[in-house]
Amino acid sequence: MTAQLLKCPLFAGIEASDLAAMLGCLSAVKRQYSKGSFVFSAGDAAAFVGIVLFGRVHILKEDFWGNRTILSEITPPQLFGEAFACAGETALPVSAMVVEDSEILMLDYRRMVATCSSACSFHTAFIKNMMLILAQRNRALVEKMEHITRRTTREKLLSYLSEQVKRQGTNAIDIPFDRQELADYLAVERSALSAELSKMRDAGLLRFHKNHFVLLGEGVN
Amino acid sequence: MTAQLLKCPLFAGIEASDLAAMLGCLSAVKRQYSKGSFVFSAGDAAAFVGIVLFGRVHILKEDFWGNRTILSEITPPQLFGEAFACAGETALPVSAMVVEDSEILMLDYRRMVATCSSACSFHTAFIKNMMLILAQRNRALVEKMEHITRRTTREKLLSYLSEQVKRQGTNAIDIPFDRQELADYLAVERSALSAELSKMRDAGLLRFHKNHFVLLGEGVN
DNA sequence: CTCTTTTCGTTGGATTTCCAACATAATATT
DNA sequence: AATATTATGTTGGAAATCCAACGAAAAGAG
Repeated sequence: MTAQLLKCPLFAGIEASDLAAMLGCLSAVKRQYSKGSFVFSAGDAAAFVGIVLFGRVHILKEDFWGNRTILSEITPPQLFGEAFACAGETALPVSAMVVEDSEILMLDYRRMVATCSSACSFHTAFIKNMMLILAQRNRALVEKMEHITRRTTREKLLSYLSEQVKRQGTNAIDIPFDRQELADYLAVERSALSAELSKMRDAGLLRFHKNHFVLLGEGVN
Repeated sequence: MTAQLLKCPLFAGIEASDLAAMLGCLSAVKRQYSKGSFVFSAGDAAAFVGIVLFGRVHILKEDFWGNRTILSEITPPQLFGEAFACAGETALPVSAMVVEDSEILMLDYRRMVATCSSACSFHTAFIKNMMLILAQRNRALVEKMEHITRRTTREKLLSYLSEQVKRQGTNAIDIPFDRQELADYLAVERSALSAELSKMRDAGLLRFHKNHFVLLGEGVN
């Protein structure tokens, strides 16, 4: 389990030799869940953060009329519930359902924020990691939000591609999505996306092949 | 300034008597900015968190073709830049422009995460606050994302209203938006929103008047 | 290489949204 | 009370998206 955990961003920079003490400090408990069971259900209090060591967990949500939606799939060594735990939710808005027999490490949230005795110096690193995770997720969400709030497919694409150009520092970029994934990410239809890309190519805005795109500004040909 | 700061969620639960020491511990610096100047510009490293004490700041972004977008408006005693600072961005994707002559308190991010000597016990409370802020913003973003990713206006509305019903624990709810704000929040046109609400009323899904909505499930009339 | 599967682009019609304009209702102002 | 202002609902045509279906190209399997 140690090797597995050290890969988890939550424990980045933690020495393997410190891990055991740390887990004790966090009241870590390892539990087995069988397929179909729930780690927590909507309405529960958010008291812990879960790390999937083996197996697979779905975070789901039901609306007023009972329609279920899968919000995300958690695979090893990802964690879940951290935003709810940190926000101190008294009633979780989602449920965590086990899709494959799983082994999950539960961390007590209260132990996470309360810096313990000086003996546990790595606690600082841990909190730093936690904040990094929250902040990065935040960044990713804001970024996606910017793209999705645009009204037309073209605007969404321009917003997304601009972002990538800036990030990669060149107007010839490779994106990490295939067409279907890009469509899902931007919340549009795949076919409509393809069609719009073609139109944009014909309009001289960009060139592309597969995952590779070249944005064309004025005079850049 | 003290009273002002104690209202900022970042300092919740901090005693007024501790504040001065704390600000020292965080290398807090107060700076004046005149209208039109920039607190930071896209491309800068993210090294601090800013708290607007007086004035008004816009967070903006420019895309590849130079189109500007206002992402958010920061008014006292809100903070900004925290997600970038915590995520350790080496190049900020946005700029912070001062819209009205402002007074801004800058906090050194590195001081925030590094728990200092035992003398600064309130540092724990501070970090807890920071995580709470990040986590809550996260929650709000995920929630909004769920609504916006729906394809039709009706689905967006049902998603949003369901959420409110769950949160408020009753199917007769008051929402904090007027029509225009709700339309902006769900990323649709105001008139289309109104039209869709009328259709849904006629279909027997709900009743509404102003900000007050009543969702109707089976047999609930 | 051949066959199968997956990915991508294209098309056309049904559906939905956008947009601008206007009517009415509610609220604020004098 | 009269008027101005703002919020909300309604409408119709233009524009965009969705959706299903299909063909071509690319990738993978045998």
